[in-house]
Amino acid sequence: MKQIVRTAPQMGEALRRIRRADQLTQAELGQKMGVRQATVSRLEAGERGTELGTLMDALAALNLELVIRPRAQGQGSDFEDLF
Amino acid sequence: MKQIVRTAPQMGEALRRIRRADQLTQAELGQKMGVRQATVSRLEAGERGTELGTLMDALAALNLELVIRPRAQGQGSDFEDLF
DNA sequence: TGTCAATATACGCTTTGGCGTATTTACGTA
DNA sequence: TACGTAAATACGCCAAAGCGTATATTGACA
Repeated sequence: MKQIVRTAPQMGEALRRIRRADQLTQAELGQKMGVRQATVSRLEAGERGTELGTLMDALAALNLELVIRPRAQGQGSDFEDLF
Repeated sequence: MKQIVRTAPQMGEALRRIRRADQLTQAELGQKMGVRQATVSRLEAGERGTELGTLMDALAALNLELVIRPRAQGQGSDFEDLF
């Protein structure tokens, strides 16, 4: 399922869903990324201050990529997924 | 044009292209985001350490959103755009 | 090639992330 | 509802981001 993201908390939530779907704990993902479990926790919590590099590490560890595109109409829910 | 991103530098490059397409200077974008021109410069340079919040601010300022998806085959070029 | 706007760097300062190490607080489930 | 695992927090420490202010560079164009 494609995840649409506009805020840090949304990003965290999306990563959490995917991590769980991959049957990984925060500690295991952290190991793959080279960060601590606590750092993964912060990232998933959507703490604004987290480093961009940490996000990219998570994407790599989960074998994900991002697509940047103009915002679609609506509030950024999963509504657009219908298309 | 859809931008596919897997690394911080790619993210920076993509934002730069879009900012320019929007006819904005780093200073103007920074104003919208609430950060300095120097910070925008760092973000576009793809410095890993940049804060995630800064990225999200940039996306909001440029009216963009992200889509998270599984990595497609290939090296992450724009190849997949053909589909 | 000279000039002005745009972008990249610099310096001192404050704030905060991530680290190691640990502990507390959920949660899923027997 | 007690247990064991996963997740959220804590503390001291170090490195670095972003801030204000300013200055080098770079680049486009007359």
